[in-house]
Amino acid sequence: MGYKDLANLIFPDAKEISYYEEKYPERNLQEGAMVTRFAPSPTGFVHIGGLFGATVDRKMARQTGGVFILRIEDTDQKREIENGVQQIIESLKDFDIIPDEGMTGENTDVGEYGPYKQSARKEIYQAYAKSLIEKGLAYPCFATTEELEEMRKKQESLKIRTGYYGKWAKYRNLPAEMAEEKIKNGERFIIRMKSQGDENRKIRHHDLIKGNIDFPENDQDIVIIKSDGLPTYHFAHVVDDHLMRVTHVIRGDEWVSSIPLHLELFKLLGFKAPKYAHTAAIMKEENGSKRKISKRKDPEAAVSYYHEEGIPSEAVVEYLLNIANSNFENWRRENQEKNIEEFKFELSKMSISGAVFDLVKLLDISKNVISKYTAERVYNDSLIWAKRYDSELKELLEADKLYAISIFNIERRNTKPRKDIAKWSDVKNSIIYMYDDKFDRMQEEYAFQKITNKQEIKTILSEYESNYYNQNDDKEVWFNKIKDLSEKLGYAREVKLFKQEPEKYKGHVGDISTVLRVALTKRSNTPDLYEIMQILGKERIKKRFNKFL
RNA sequence: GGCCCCGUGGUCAAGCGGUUAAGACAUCGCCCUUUCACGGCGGAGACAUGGGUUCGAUUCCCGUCGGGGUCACCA
Repeated sequence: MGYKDLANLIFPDAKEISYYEEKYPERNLQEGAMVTRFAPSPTGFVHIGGLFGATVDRKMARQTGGVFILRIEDTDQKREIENGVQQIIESLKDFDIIPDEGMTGENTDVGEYGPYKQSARKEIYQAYAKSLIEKGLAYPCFATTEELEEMRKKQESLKIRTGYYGKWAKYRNLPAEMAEEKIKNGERFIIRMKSQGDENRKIRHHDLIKGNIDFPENDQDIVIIKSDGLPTYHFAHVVDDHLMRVTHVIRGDEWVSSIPLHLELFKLLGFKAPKYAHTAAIMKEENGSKRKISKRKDPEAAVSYYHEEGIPSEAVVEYLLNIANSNFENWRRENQEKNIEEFKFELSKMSISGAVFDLVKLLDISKNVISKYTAERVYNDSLIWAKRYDSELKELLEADKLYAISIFNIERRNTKPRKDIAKWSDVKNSIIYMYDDKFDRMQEEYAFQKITNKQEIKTILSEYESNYYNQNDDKEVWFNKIKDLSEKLGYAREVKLFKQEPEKYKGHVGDISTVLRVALTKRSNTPDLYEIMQILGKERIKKRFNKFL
């Protein structure tokens, strides 16, 4: 009994690996084209870090005329949730990330290098595992969980490196006959790689982001096929990225410590290793210390959070690019109107250590992004958001489209447009007083500032309404009339005049304007009052004044 | 604990042996202004630390300290 027989006993039906090598040939792409992939588990959850990676993956593939693949890593059934794949695809789509190749639905895909779901590739992994067993580079291991646990404890008490390696690898040199016997007896086993590495030798890895890193060689006989017949991440990664002809593996830097292992696996299988780019994790600051942003503790870790908040995906992507390439921000400033696609992204410019996620900065970017939108776009996008997350806003917007757009147009067509909406969830609050029945039911108190005397306010309002206001006035005339009213009532018609001789006046034109503003909106801070009054119109202005009186 | 990586203002960051150490967000002040949001101008604020190397170190080397990642039949 030799390795070959053992291999046949374990995987009797596996195909020759030459079959797969021919089935998935080298890609015929232009020089320098990068084949990248995003490879999440089907948890349905897309992490902000995942989106970050996927953005980079797609960017690099696009930029070089390559291919961007979506592969699903479902070798751990525990992680799976129903419709998990579909949800991931949709989340990515929300950010305009549509893969060139790979999964397109729960069970559908496009491309010649599939299947793109690892559970459907079981026989492929087994074929390669078999080839390794045949060469004596992998073997069945019968150690039980308890046995392994015991070994670990012993290693710990001896203060030596833990793990399944060297002389600790109990089944590493088990004769094929004995293995055969155990298998025939129905003993449970898994397949391990037989490492050829030596802990005392160093290898150098060149990472496209991190630069050169030196490690000791791997000497752990890690598991490649689990007892359920599916591969571990390590093995699947190596087989898939080889067979899918991936040229650049861009992944989170929690994987850097596995590099020696992955490199060895590529070598044992006789594959050419891809280039690696390990991206730094996005961090979260919590009472003075940094940690990886976490799915469990931080709502902002989920990409869906930004959707729920109504932050345009464009803004999120811009922010991410900002963290990813520090020169993006300058590029953006110099190329305000250009599409993000035109920005030349460089892996080597990515930062080596993790950035703390800055929501305030994101919101600032978002504010700028939205300020450039037309009123129609603001209307459409906030309506899309409202349909999903805010039925009250939805009703408001749908009740009268043109009216809503006229509100969004206040100070929007200026050369310096308003920047007061950072996310769609801000919209309702910023327009609500423009709707009569909402205005009538607003709980807020009238936010009068300097002038609070009710009698004085009454005088101002009725004077203004009956003797000064005219819907047809242009802005200059309109404002001059407010100045006239101010003067008549003993207020300075210019703020400057008041500042020069404050004792001479009861106040100034700003105080009068504020009274009008507050009576009409209940708020002391609003966009341009002239435009608001234009939209409201004479009758409604009158009604609102009367309501206060 | 072993292995690996990182350490410039509150945050993101330029910088590659000689700089008044950029810029953005945040913060503060002033200006503009009928309020606010903008916009303009200005202020405060940083090279973790100790040794080397060098005519000269933020930059190169070593130690210390601090931070992070990883050590599964999870990815």
